[in-house]
Amino acid sequence: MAEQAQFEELARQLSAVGAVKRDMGRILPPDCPAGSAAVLTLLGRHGDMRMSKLAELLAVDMSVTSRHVAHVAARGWIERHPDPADKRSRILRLTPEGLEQLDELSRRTTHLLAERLADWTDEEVGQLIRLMSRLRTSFGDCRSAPLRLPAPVVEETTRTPAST
Amino acid sequence: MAEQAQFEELARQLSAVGAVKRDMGRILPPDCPAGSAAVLTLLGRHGDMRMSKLAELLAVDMSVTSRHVAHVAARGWIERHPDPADKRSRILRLTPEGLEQLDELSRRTTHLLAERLADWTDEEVGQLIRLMSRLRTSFGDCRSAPLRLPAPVVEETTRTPAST
DNA sequence: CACTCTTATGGTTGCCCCAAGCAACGAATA
DNA sequence: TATTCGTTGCTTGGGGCAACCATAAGAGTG
Repeated sequence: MAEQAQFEELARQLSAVGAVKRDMGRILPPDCPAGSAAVLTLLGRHGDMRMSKLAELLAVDMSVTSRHVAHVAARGWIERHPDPADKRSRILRLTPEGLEQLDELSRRTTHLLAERLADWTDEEVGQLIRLMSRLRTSFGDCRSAPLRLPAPVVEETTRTPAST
Repeated sequence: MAEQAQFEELARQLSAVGAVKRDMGRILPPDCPAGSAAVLTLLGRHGDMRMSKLAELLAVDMSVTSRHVAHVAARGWIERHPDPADKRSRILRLTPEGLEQLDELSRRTTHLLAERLADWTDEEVGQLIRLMSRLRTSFGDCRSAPLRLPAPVVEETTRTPAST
């Protein structure tokens, strides 16, 4: 178990790492914001899938996923085939143009990171990846965990855990 | 130097870590969104400072910082004292209410992380912190703090020891 | 067994909030 | 006068919730 000071520092670093994300977003091709890029990347990595699966991988709400997908589909980078097994669902698949786009994305990202992380060793990068991945896992399944607060000092009107 | 596949994976993890941030944001007290929390935290940790310094620490644009600060000041959590040495600048300082709020923040964050990271060791957390910190450094402030100017004269009001 | 009626699930859309950047500006410095 | 600190207006991206539609999956009932 880690100590308290570290927790706060971790929170700090997490909030500050947004700058890195934004920096990477700055090199994205036109018409391809971060959300779209993530969709393409995940489709490229995991192959065809349905929205719900994609939403889970993106770790965002279905509605958000839906919009990202719509954006990407509107540009012809993916197709939405009706799922033969379930007519309400649609299977997402990269198009050749999508692959091209993905390739361009990959190229830019790699280039940027190669520049920025020039002095990082393979191992260090791997370690960071592992730790972030584990962090996500640790937080991951808490979509249902009620995160009970210890007697708050201020009255709290925090969002009800929903799921009504 | 790391290899390409890792770069893409790192990009993925970075984009996915947003879920963790959002999850933490979900437990914030009312009227205190993440931006405000960050302001309070940084003021608590580094003491009084001016906007520009805060913006640098937050790694965001001055305009964003200004709004966060305005929000926080409007709730009485900080005060903006005129800088005697530079009348266009203002020194930010936590008020007692701000300290309370910060305390509450700290409590909630710590509690959440203690729950989520129950099976993390002290060392693992420290490693993640170090790596993320280094990541930020590598991306360095290629935009937010290129100010290692050979300033012949350093102003005394803003000079902070070793903000590495 | 077939045919409803009810409930659950996959996705979409509308409306909202937060965060961030840029640009233009006013005020004070240098 | 030219710069710098900070504020404000405007825009964009991203995310959530709730309401909604369509389909699926059960639960009864004849």
